[in-house]
Amino acid sequence: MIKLYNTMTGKKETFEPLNGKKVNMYVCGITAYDMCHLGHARSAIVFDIIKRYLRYCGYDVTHVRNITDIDDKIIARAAKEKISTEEVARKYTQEYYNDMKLLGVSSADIEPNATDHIEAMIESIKTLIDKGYAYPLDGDVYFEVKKFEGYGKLSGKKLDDLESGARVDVDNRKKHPFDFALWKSSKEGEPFWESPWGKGRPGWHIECTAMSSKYLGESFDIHGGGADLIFPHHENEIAQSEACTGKLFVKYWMHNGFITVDKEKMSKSLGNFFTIKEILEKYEPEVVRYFLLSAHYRSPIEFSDAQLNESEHSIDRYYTTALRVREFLSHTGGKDKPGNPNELQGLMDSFMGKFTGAMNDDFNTASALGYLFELIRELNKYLDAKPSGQGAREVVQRVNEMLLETGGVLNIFNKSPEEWYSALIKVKKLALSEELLLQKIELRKAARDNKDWSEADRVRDELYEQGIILEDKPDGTSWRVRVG
RNA sequence: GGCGACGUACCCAAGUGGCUAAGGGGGAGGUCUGCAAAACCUUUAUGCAGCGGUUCGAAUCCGCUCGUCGCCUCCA
Repeated sequence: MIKLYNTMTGKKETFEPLNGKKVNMYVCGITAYDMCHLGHARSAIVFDIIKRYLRYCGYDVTHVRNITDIDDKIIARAAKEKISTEEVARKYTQEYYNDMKLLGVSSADIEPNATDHIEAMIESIKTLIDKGYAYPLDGDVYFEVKKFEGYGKLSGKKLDDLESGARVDVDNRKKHPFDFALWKSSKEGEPFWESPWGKGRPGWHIECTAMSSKYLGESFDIHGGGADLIFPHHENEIAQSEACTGKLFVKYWMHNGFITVDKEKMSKSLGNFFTIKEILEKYEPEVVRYFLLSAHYRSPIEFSDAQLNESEHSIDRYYTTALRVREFLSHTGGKDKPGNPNELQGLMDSFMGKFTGAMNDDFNTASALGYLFELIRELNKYLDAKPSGQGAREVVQRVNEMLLETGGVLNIFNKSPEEWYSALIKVKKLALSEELLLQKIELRKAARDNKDWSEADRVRDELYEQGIILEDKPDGTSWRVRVG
C-alpha cells in the first residue's frame, strides 16, 4: 500500500488511482529559454524514480511531461540572441533532452510541445468564456478568479490576502488583480496565432490544462512539479480545468523541494545556479542521481561539492562490493563451506519488505538507501568469512540480485565495476591510460616478487598521486580510482 | 504583512507516540596485510534548537521562544 503526500490536503494519503492499476501522471517540464540547472534535474529525477517505482509495483503508468516552447522569456531570449523564438525553443529543448539523457532520466511517454496544441487551448478558452469564467479585454483574455469557488485551495491562499499582499504593479483593467491571462495579444514583431480575440499567444497555464486533458483525460491521478509551481501555476491550472469540466482535475498533487546553495534556493534570478552540464563535467551521472535521492524528495537539499563527493564515496562502496561479489562467484566451487549465513539470511528475509516499506512511505528513497547499505555491509561481512561451495554461491547470488533489483528501481548500481571505474577516470580527467596503469602494476609486481618493498611502495605512491589506488590480493593486484 | 516548512552526532541524513535514535562521510582504536588498500569489528547523540504542557511513555502530539528557509512576481 503506497502512501503519498498530497499538497492539496497537506497529508499523506493512501494511493488509490482513479482507475485500478492505471496511473496517469503529468509533470511540468521546462520552459525552453535557457540551459537547465540542477533544480530542473531534481524534478526530473524525482518523478522518474516515482514512475519507476509505480511500475515496479505493477501499475500501468502513462507519464506526460510538457515543454513550454512559447512564452515571454523565450521571446526575450530570441530578441537578445537575434534569432527566432522557434530557434530558441528548439535549441534549449534539445539541450534539455541531451541533459536528461546524460543524467540517465528516462523519457516520458508523451512529451508535448505547447505550440502543437494552440487549437486545443483556444477551445478551452472559448469554453471558459462561454461558462462565464473568463472575459476578453483588449485582445487579451483573462480568467476571473472570483468566479471560481475554491481558488487558492491548493496553495492555501485566500484572495483577500493575495490582494493586500500584492507585490506587483496591478493592471487596473482587470476585474481582480489576480485574474490571470489565458490569452495574450501579440505586440508588433512578436510571434502570434490567430484567435477569436485577435492575434496573440496563449498564457502559460492554459497549456497544461489543454494538454493534460488531451492525453490523460479531464481527471487524472498525479500532477507533479517543483514546489515553486504550486502558486500560481498549479493553482491556476486547477481553476481553468475544473471551471471547464466541472470535474475533479487531479487526485494527487506532488511537489519536490528545492536545491539550495548556501541555504538559499538555487534559481536563475539569484544567479546561484549550476547547470546540469557543468555538474556532469565533474561528477558521474549516477553520483548526481544518488545525491538527489539521498534526501527525501520534499526536503530542501543543499548543493555542495562535499555532498557530491560523499555520494561518490557511497556509490563506490557499492561497486567495490560488486567487484568482490563477481570475483567470489567466478572462483567459488569445491568444498561446501557455507560459513555462517545466519545474520545475512535474516536480513535477506526482511530486506525486500524494508525496501518497499520505505518506498511505500511517500517514496522515501533516503531510507531505502539506508537498507541497501545495511545489506551491503552484511554481504561484505559474509564474504570476509571466506565461505565456499554451492550453498554459499546461492546466498551471494541472491543478495546480489536483490541489490540489483532495488538499485534498478532507484536507477543506480546499473553498471559493471569496470564501467564505473572507467567513467570515473573520464570524469576525473585522469591522465593515465589503462594500458600504462597495467604496465606499472607489472613493474610493481616484479619489485614485490624481489621483496623490493621500497620500489613497490614508490610505484604505489606514484599511482596514488595520479588518482589510482592499488589493492594487493592473494591472486594479484587490482586497481580502483580514488574517489571523494 | 499573509501563509507554510524546517532545526537529529564533527558533516550529510532517515526516523513523526513505545525494542539498544537507520545509513553514508569523517575522526580514534583494532583485525587482516611485507607495509598499505578494501572489508569487518569497537568507538564517536543518556540525547533529537530552547522552555513548558499532554501522556504510563515524545525527537515524534500541543503551546510559546529563538534560528533558518520558502511561497505570496517568472521560477523545477
